[in-house]
Amino acid sequence: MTQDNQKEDILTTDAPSHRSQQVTRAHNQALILAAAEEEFVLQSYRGATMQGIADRAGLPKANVHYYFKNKKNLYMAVLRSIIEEWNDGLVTMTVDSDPKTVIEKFVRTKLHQAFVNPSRHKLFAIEVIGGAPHLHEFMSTTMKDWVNDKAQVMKEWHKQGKIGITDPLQLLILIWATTQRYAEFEIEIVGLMDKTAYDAEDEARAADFLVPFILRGCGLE
Amino acid sequence: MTQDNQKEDILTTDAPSHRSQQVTRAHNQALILAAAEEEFVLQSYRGATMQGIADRAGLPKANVHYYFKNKKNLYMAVLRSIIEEWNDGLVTMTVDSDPKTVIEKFVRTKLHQAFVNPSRHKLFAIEVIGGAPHLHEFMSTTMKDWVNDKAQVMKEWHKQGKIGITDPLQLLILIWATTQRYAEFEIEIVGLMDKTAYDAEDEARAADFLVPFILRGCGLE
DNA sequence: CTAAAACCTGACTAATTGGTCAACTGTTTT
DNA sequence: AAAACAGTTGACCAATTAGTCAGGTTTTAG
Repeated sequence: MTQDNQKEDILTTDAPSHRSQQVTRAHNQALILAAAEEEFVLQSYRGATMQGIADRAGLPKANVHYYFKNKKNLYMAVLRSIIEEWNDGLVTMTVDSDPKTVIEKFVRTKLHQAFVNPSRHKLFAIEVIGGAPHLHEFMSTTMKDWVNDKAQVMKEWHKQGKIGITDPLQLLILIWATTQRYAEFEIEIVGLMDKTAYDAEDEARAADFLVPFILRGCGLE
Repeated sequence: MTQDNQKEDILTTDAPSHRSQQVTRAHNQALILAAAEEEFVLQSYRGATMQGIADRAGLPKANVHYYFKNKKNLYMAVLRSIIEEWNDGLVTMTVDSDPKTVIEKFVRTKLHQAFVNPSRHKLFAIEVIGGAPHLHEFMSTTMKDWVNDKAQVMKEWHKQGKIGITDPLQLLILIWATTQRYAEFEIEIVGLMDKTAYDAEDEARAADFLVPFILRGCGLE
């Protein structure tokens, strides 16, 4: 209705005397977002129902509509929170950085994100596979700029003989593919390991395999 | 209704005198399957509508129901055709094979499949990401047997010092991830390349990057 | 304390959509 | 030729579901 402008306040205001109402708002929105994330992954956009999301959040359906005008709005809000996290994974990578260190850090960070938050990666993947109808802007701006920046650095590394890769985009695709795979194909991988869920050591096992493999592939080490 | 038993006939019968009716059947079923594959990828299971599939196939909706009892039935038929193709990609891999040759062939085959039939890979991926509710049997039988078989061979290779990989499952995951990625994330990759679709050389470019990278990663070459 | 604002929710509506069916046309077989 | 069978289709129905809304309660500010 008319309270959309308060969202900012909640996130920025520091210490008002009382705020149980604002706390409630933030709390419920978070509840709904988390529930929506799960439902959208499991059922995909059209399959997820507002009722199902409401149930999962433990709220009546009309309350979900109170916080998020409509389904698309809610879906976009979930996507937005995923994109914000995507930006967190940025590794500072300059021409003077040590390739081996940077690449190892990058792979480990991405892999950790995949194991910690598989749902978000699954949702992002489903969106991209389905043609990324809601992510065109993000992919043609933020993401493209980021890729071009890193590609520039890697090309310079190659010129200086520091790395055996001539096509940086292909390398980025490979790193994303191999790390995110553990989140996206969780069910398949876990099944092939004769388990029902990842255990505490699986992330380390994947890292111990991936990091040296990729470094070797890059002609480092 | 009562004509389900004829499906086999169409596929196995060789040269009856006249068969315009059976040809029609095979033709329409193929039309519908192709249309369904596209719709299910773009809209996901729940989002795809029988009407949409019918439109894409150029047939009235009731006709789609005539050939495939219901939506789930049609979806399963599409999945079945994908699984059949999956089995085609089998590479003969024995203890006596040359690892380098086998792995290179495997990567190239999988990559080629990804570029030739991206829709199928997308659909398979969406199914797995969503928890593989319709693929449990396939994954716990056919696929698991295949993986165990290859893993056995690779472990033997490692014992004989032919390959620097101790965990075959991780390698298979990596190969699937890197090859199938070009199909699944087509939109993203194509966008980052400043194109709207892959061109004739993109498969070769990917192969030229991937094959040596993976062989190096395996400690071969 | 009171008025205004924010929040909550059961009950309803309109639109979509999977699936059915009966009547029809075309093909095959005897 | 004519019965039997296969294929086609518009019209319809029942179930699901996104979204609305009026009237309620709770919180907040003056």
